[in-house]
Amino acid sequence: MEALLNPAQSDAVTHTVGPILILAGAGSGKTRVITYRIAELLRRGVKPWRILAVTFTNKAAQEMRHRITQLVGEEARDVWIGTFHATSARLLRQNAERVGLRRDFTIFDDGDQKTLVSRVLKDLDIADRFASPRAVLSAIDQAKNRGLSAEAYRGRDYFTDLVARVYPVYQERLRASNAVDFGDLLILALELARDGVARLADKFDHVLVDEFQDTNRVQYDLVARLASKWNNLCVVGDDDQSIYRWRGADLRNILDFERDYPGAKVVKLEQNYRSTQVILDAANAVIARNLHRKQKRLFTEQEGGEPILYYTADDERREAEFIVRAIRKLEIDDGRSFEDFAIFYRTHAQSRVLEEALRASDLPYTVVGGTRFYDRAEVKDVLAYLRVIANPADEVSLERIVNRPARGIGESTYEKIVERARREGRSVWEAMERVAQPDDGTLATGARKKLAAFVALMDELRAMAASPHASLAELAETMLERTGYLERLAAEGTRESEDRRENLMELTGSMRDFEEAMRRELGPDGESAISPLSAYLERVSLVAPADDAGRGVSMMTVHAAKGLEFPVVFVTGLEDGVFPSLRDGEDPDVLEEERRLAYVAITRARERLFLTNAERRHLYGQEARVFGESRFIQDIPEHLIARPVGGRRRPASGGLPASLQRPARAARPAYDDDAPPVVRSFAKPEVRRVERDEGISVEYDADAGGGYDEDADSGFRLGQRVRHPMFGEGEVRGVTGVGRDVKLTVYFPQIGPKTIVARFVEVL
DNA sequence: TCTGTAGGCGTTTTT
DNA sequence: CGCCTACAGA
Repeated sequence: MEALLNPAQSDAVTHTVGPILILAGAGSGKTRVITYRIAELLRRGVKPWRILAVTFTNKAAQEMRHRITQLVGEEARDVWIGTFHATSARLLRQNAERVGLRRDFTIFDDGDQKTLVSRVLKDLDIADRFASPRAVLSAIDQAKNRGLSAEAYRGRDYFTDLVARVYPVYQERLRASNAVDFGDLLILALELARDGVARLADKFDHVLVDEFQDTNRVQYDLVARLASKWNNLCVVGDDDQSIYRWRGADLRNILDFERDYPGAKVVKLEQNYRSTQVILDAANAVIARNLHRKQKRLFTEQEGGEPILYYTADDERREAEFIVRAIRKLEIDDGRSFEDFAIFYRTHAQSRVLEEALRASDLPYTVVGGTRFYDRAEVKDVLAYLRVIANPADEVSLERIVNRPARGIGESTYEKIVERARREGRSVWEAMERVAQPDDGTLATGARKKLAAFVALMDELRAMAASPHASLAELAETMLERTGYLERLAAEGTRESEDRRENLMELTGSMRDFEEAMRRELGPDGESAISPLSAYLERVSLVAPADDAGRGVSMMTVHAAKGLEFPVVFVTGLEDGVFPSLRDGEDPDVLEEERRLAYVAITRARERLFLTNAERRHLYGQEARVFGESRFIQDIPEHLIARPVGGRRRPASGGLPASLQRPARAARPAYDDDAPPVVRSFAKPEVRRVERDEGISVEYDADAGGGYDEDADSGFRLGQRVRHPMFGEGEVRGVTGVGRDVKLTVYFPQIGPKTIVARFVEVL
């Protein structure tokens, strides 16, 4: 089979002993290498169940299993292939008691997490506009990404002190609910792998990790631990495609792998089988400006290629219209099908105008991503019922359903029960059972009876779930009937309630499919270690429903595009401030990630690449004329780019006074590194912009047609140090507003960027 | 308990 | 602009 591989690929496949780092450039045949490598291991006699392959997404895991099956057949079934989270959950179910969980533990998604944080903030009497549940949760998540436990977490300032108070209580409630969040799955699996009793380090002879550049600290430690007996650890990744730093991915994992495993084999896959040389040259030029990366350069045998087309439109509507024209033309002239095209944008908010343009022209399209099925309220309701049935301790789900549909158990009633539970050190469900007793005086008789009816209903459903014959779908249907949920929906009689009903039908349908698949897998008298209900709930927590292959033109964020490829790609919104996003000012690490994002976008294209932007763009309903040409475009050598007929010769300037404009391309070599720092702010009332030019700060009102107004100078300079009474010292990264309303975006080391009213800071 | 609305706020997203 | 949340009022 080596004949089907190039020398580097072949090296990566056959070097099976010891640690190995495979740096797989975009389009270099990474999946091929991983699957061939696993086939090679099996060929050499490694038992399939002693091979573990970990991925980030279910899609990648499925794809991998599918391709290995094609190579080796049935044996592929027994290879451990799964996402980090699913693999961790599987290991935890087998050893739940060892980490303080019961086997039927619940997995909380981010919505549940947020609800729980809100609950804890409420219980701790913390009502602080700086401590939104979102912010606190994100701090807890970040801590978990680094493996920092609630006990070990230390506050350093106002905000983190507050997190230090919330985190332990959050964690305690989570455990009392017999629940884990996504971060816990990994942390507990690591704990299990470390404690030795479960002997997880002996379980696998070979461990492979895909998308290694996206791993966080805990994930790295986990796979290192699982591979620790033989150190047959194979990590595959591309530091240039690391785009999830903001959710904990630690690029150091890939950059330091060789230090952690001295003598590790390193293979670079640099031959690209996807794109033309022109496209690769552009991608290489953009990514070359990043400092923190492993040196590599993609090449291809597909010399030349069509030039990259760059179009600057007047506004985002015209940008969309240009794309529609281009698609139409290529569809007719080159006989392309709509499925050949993909449109990428930096943020979802940009998709609407594009969608409208495509719809107006009757071009078929599919938007990838967006609202998720399991996020719909009615779906969450049903799942919450099932969770409480499977795990009565789950108080987040219990709180959700206790009065849904409304049954007269309101907030005050529920709070009394919670108070009782906390006082007696029981779960909320247990307290509920007690309070529902006739001789209990906690509630007035009316409320008590309603509660008793709810408790009885849940008991009945639980008994039904325990019966070996009842199906999941029937359980859900019974619940929908007995609670009157469907009846209420029908009574609404709106278009929306009809949609909701359909979603519920789809949900019960998916339950039937799941049970069917499970029966097939286990055989006629198969016994699973875990109940069908728990198995189903685990699946919906860990596996998003597959997005449909997509008909017509594909539209998605650049993040969603990773791992995909299309013959024709449009990268839109290439304006400084939009792409790259400059929300956090010009933090170099953030900019490097934006640059990697641009690299990912460009390398998705096989044959043709279009880059577009707009001189004016509406943002949050306001017109924002503050964007100039994306610096990433300026990084692409001029000779690779052509401008379509009707395109502008001048780059988008944002109507700035000449003195403030970025120098024209010709005036500046493409690789010049001393571009002036620019910060654009996204303030609502009037979008303003601050530039620093040789240390002199100027600010002007964008709406005044670019006039430059010294009176509006706030006196704040970018990079200036300020002190805030709550957050401590930070650095000014952006200035917006005038007079009393001047607001600053200040970056505080432990907290991150905050927007604060300038009056409250002290200039240092 | 439910519904309407004002106000706030706003990347990227999988598990 | 549009969504989501929080809260007021019926």
